[in-house]
Amino acid sequence: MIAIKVSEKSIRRLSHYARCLRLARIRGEVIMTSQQLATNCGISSAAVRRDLSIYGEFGKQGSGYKVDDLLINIEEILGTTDPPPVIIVGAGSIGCALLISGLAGTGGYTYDSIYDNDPAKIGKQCGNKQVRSIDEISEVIRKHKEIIAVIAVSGGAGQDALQMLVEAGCKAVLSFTLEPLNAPEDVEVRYIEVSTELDVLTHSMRRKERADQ
Amino acid sequence: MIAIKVSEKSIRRLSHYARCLRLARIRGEVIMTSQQLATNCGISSAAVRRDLSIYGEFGKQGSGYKVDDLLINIEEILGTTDPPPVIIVGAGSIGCALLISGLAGTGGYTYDSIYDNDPAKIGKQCGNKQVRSIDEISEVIRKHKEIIAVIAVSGGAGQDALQMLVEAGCKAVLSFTLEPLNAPEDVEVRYIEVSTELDVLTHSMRRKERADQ
DNA sequence: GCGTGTGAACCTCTTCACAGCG
DNA sequence: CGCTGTGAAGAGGTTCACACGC
Repeated sequence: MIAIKVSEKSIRRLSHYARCLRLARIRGEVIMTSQQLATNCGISSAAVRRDLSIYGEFGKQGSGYKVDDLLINIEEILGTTDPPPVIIVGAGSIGCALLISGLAGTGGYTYDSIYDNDPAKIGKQCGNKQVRSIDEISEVIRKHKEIIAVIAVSGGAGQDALQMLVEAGCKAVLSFTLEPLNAPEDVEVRYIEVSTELDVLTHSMRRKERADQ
Repeated sequence: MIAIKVSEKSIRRLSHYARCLRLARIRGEVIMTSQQLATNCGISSAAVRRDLSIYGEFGKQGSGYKVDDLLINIEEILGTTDPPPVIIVGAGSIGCALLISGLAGTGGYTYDSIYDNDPAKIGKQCGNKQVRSIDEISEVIRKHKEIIAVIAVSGGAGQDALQMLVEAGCKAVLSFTLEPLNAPEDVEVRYIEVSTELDVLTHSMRRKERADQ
């Protein structure tokens, strides 16, 4: 496959299509049209067709897309056919909650292990995993060719955690920290920012109120 | 103030500027330039100046922006000078973790209360709050003019939870559900999608590997 | 001189609308 | 006839580069 350059927004939508297709498969649906997919994801059918046509011609004119085939193709595009393992750095409330919750979705991601630097937490049980010492993290990262690390530490420890991960060779990080982290060019860091989402919601709510008057 | 139409991206950046300014204030800085703000947020100085100039002229040519004044102005724009209370629906691992963690940031958001429909959970302690019955939620929402609800329920219960919130008059929702929710036009629903973030990371990591060969 | 505020060029993404295939 | 795939038009956001004020 050729590595086509494409926008993050489009990738994000492909992820939504995949999720939607998995649900459709469970419901026993065999065919889906761009319109159905669009309605499910809250966008336009043209956008769906455009996203898919970038990578190939997966549909059949007059009928639509075969659920199974399209899902396989999208997973191939995303590279999630065989998803990388995920480790969690920080065994505080958020770290443990992620491990226990089903938030990683039905796409096949599994949590490999969870780490902390607090001796009081090491060895504790978190779901079906035992919290391991942060000192073991390099070894685990090196063992896997590819791995995603989730940073769920509190205070200002995010940058230190990232530093360790980078040195061990981790190339993909999802961070819950409030402050932006500095990483080398070849390491991708993404953020989940609850406080920014709250700000956006507040802004939109209050803007509407002003407009109503 | 006039309610100017502006992109979500810009609002999101304003939220980052605010966070950055709060940190600068703690460090005792009085003046910041667009360049400093930009470096801190990982964007260009032109973008910062553009974002700010939409709403007014907050800076001083030759020197920069006064930290205190700019922060006040941005909070005014976002509507976060006096942030609305936040309630959590779902006292599972994620719901409780949010309550305990400092993820709501330093912008003044506070969790009012947390709810569940599982009798086994009601009355339990979660941080310094006691889990309340979901039946009490309407009353609380009606009591506050504005409120943000975070949906952190598991399984397919998200749509039911949203239904209750909407009926009680809640206009802003942050959802951790995997499936998209149906809401009336005037209710804003935003999502935190861990599984999509993982997909984006996987895609980017595997794309780079392909390119390296 | 330094840094803001902004017209203008640029670029990217979205939407429209229709040709073409099943 | 229905739905995909796509050129073309449109909208929106970003970057450049410079005039202006401190």
